Amino acid sequence: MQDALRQFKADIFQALAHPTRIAIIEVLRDGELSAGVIIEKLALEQANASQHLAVLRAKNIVVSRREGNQVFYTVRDPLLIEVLDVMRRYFQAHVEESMSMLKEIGRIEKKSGVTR
Amino acid sequence: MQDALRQFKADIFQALAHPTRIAIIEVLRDGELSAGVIIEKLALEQANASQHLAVLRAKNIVVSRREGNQVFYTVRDPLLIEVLDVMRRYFQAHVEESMSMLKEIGRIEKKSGVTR
DNA sequence: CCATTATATTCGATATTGCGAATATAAGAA
DNA sequence: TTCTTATATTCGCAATATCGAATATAATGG
Repeated sequence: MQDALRQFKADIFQALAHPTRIAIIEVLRDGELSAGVIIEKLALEQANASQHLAVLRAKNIVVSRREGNQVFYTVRDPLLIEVLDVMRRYFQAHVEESMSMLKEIGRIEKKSGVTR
Repeated sequence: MQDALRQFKADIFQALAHPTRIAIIEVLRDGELSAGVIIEKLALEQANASQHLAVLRAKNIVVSRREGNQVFYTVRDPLLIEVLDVMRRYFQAHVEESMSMLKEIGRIEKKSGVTR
């Protein structure tokens, strides 16, 4: 039972556990976008994008709304954006020390002041 | 590059994307515990627990300290506990509506007032 | 040294995930 | 209806994750 709750959380994390899906959520941060625009902004394969959107839909992380030809997506709950924000702080606190692969990037990020 | 940051976040989420690992982090919420105590508290197979601990170690989510015979684990950064807290709020906001499988549990939780 | 306790790693089987190619569906436009 | 545009689903295939059994390592006691 406790277990079911943990399974639920694990499922949400699983749904977030892919760079493309994180990118989708980040790009939806400021509101609704059509699938097409998401694909364009992130330079994704159409099928691939649709599969990732399906994962996010399955976990109710995003909701979709059809308008004629296109489908618009929104992040259902800003709490998830908050999770990503905490993760960004976590990232900033630990990249340099922990991920040697990212040290160079960390420096670039610092200079330009951008860390999404 | 942006991509590398997202990969980093995705890796952390991936590490959290298992009920057992979430349970481990929750049980470490109030401080250090030995592997043995974790195994006991969560009723895990020894090998399985060790594998999950290895995943958490690999992502630097927990740190370990050897003391004689045993190894003690701690969650390295309270930010992660904060993430789990936000997730709990998320969970409370959406279980009843979204996961029919969990509705019954939701009611039990409400009665007993526990939601971890 | 050998035995014991605590923990970690390896192995092999099974399950899940991610990808792109191909195909399907849905809603107009002609 | 047929064509086009937008999006979703299906189908292999390769890569990854999870499990428990078995084995390895590390520290300590006798």
